[in-house]
Parts: sequence; C-alpha cells; structure tokens
Amino acid sequence: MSSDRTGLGRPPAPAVEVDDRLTEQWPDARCELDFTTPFELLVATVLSAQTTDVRVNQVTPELFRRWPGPAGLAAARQEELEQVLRPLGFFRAKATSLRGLAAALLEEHGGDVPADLDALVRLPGVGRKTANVVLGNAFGIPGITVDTHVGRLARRLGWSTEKDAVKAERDIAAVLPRERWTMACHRLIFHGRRVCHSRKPACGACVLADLCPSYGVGETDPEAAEALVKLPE
DNA sequence: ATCCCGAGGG
DNA sequence: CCCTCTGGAT
Repeated sequence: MSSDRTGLGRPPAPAVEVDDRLTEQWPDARCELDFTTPFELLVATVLSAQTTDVRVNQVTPELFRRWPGPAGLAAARQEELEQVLRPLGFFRAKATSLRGLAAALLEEHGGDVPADLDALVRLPGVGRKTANVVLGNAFGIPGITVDTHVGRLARRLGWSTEKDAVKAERDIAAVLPRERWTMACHRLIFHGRRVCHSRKPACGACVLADLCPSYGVGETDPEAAEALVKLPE
C-alpha cells in the first residue's frame, strides 16, 4: 500500500500527535547542558561527545572559570586543559579540538559564536549536530539535532529510513512543523533514553504504542513497566 | 560488556 | 562506509 513508506508494514506515526503525546509525558525535556552564553553552550556541546551531560556539567564550571572566553581558551596550555577535561574521556582530542575552535572563533568571527548553521559547521570540531544544538538552544533558531536517539526513533516511527544524519534531518523536517523542531528533538531524546531504547525497547510502557509502526517489532523489554519506574532523573 | 545527545580522517 | 579518540557508570 502507498501509505507504507516505512518497510514496516504500517504507515508512519503522525508527527504532531507524537510530539503532543511526548510533550505531555516529558514536560521537563530540555537541553540538559548548563550554559549562560552561546560560547558556553558551544563548548559544552563539543565536550558532550560520548559522555553524559551530567559529567560535562561537572567540568564546565572549572573550565569557564579558568578560561571564560575564546581568547583565554585559545591560549590555554594543552596539558592544563587536558587535566580539566580528563573525566570526560577523549580528553587529548577534546583539548586540541577546543583550542582550535576557540582560535577559529577569534580569527573568523571576532570571538563571537555565529548564529548561522553553515558558519557553525565550518568551525573545527563542530558538526551538524552540535551546530543545531547551539542554534536551537542558544539562539532560538529552530534546529533538528539528529543524534543517535533522534535518528533511531525517526526510523522506528517511520519518518525516515535513512541512517545518514543529514538525510534523516531532511526527512524529519518534512513531517514536523518548524516551530517544534528544537523541543521535539529534546522529547525524542528523553523518550529514547527512557523508553525507546536501542536494544529491547520498552514498547509495553510506550505512550506511542498505538501509533508506532515498529511497535512489537523485534525483541522488546518484558519488564517495560518496571523499567519506567527506575529510570534516571 | 555496553553505553554515553560526536567529529574527523581514511 | 569504516576506524579512532577515551573514561566513567552501570
């Protein structure tokens, strides 16, 4: 049938209804990185790769106390920066990356964070995901952040079949109203972390079950109801 | 063992 | 497409 664009045997879940339900279930969904300026969010997001936001929030106060802006960070000593970033993992790469990012901000943007997707992505160490996080959460410009959760849920919901994040972003943009983009991604991430897990999703505890073309597909978590109770935060 | 809201390079 | 960079929590 033509409504089955998912290869899942059922039509895609209606995006606005999905977002409304997730809004109700996760009213506190938001950016969980602590920041006060676009610069701080940019740095925190770069640091968040393969680490929890909680851990990033544990190092950024010290980081921004020692190096409050791009000028200081660009001039930071590598070893000193590495020590502060050590708990995050990838600390050598992240220290190098931050210094390069700070230098590029100074040289190319006078120390300001550009409020523009293409300009952000051109900065070293800034990919599309980071750029969209900064746009959406520091500048209020709608952005779709396709991380591992958003990509997986978009595929399960039948919004996209793409593994490639840029293509998935295009597909999500086609079904979700622009003004919802930023917050809908936070909700999808919350839902992905708590219910729609990568392995054995808790379909039995999912408020989207009746809408989801992937409901019951593959192995699901039999203790779904309990899993929801002991979820973090 | 496996998982964390990734990016750059081969 | 794959691999690497890395540590801490569970």
